[in-house]
Amino acid sequence: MPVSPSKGLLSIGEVASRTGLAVSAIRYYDDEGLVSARRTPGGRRMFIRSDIRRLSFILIAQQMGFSLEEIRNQLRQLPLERTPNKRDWEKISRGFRARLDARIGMLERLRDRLDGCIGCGCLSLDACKLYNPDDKASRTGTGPRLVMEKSIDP
Amino acid sequence: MPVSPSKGLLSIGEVASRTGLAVSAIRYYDDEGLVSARRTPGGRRMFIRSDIRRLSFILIAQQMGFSLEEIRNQLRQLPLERTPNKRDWEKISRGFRARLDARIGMLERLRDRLDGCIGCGCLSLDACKLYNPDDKASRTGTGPRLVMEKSIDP
DNA sequence: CTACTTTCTCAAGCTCACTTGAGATCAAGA
DNA sequence: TCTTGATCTCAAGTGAGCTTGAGAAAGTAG
Repeated sequence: MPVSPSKGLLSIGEVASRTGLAVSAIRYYDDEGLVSARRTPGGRRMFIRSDIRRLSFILIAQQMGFSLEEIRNQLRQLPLERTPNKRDWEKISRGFRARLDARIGMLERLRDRLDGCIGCGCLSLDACKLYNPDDKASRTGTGPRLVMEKSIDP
Repeated sequence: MPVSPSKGLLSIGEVASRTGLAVSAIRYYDDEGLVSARRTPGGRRMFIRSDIRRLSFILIAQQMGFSLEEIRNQLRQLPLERTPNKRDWEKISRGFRARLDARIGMLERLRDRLDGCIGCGCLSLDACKLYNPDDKASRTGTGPRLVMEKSIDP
């Protein structure tokens, strides 16, 4: 059983088992600049404790449908060198919260429209307006490039 | 300007312009069994009007983060040969609505937890419980295979 | 020091959801 | 009939987000 080296730094394996991420994924995030590991003289990645928080944030944001690119932008607000403090995380959480609200709102509007469809039994293009959703640029998976313009009744 | 051939069937180009989908995407969905076009004697795809509804459904479901696989399963409940009726669509809409509710609920719980985090300024693993989200198997984008098991404080 | 585990880099591979391109064929208007 | 545009098939390419494999070096336990 490996012991944490000096200064409370964590090896990639430890970070992996604490976050549930695969070692390869963490390396990938490091390469992509989502975290930035220090290195031992021998070249091994060493993480500070708050990197676990960072990685967990990535995981959560991903579940919410954000791309790594978007997450990277959010995380840019955090300091890389010093351990992020309360204020730092608060800032991110707030921006995050706004986007969360937007996503929830979109789904709720979708649901309301769907309810209308169940009522009328139609799900047709002209009556339901399900077909002019907001948030055209939302990326959820790869998806089709061009999404739902106005369309005429079928 | 091409005129719809006999019986009110639609060419792939017409379907494309009415749904906003690319022709290549529609062909792909046909290959994947998400719609099933008839063919002219010459081999061209011809769609019935309700295929537009089907394709629009695919679009919407995708925006909600469902994979084509999941959408295919939902659509299996619809008859392929006859035009789906009110009841058919109602059934799907209901199942759909349930999943929508689940997704909204998950995001709301996430938001509430995040609010707690803003309050305490922590976003830390032990205090926030953001790290044991429901819906572990949710697929939103490709994402990491293994998501958030229990983890110990950072 | 030896044995063994962990980590390293780099290149290649994989899945999903399509798009692009080549070359051929179909169908409609002049 | 000729031409033009829409469509066809099939193979290959794309981008996101990783995973896998090979071969080497770092670190640790005995």
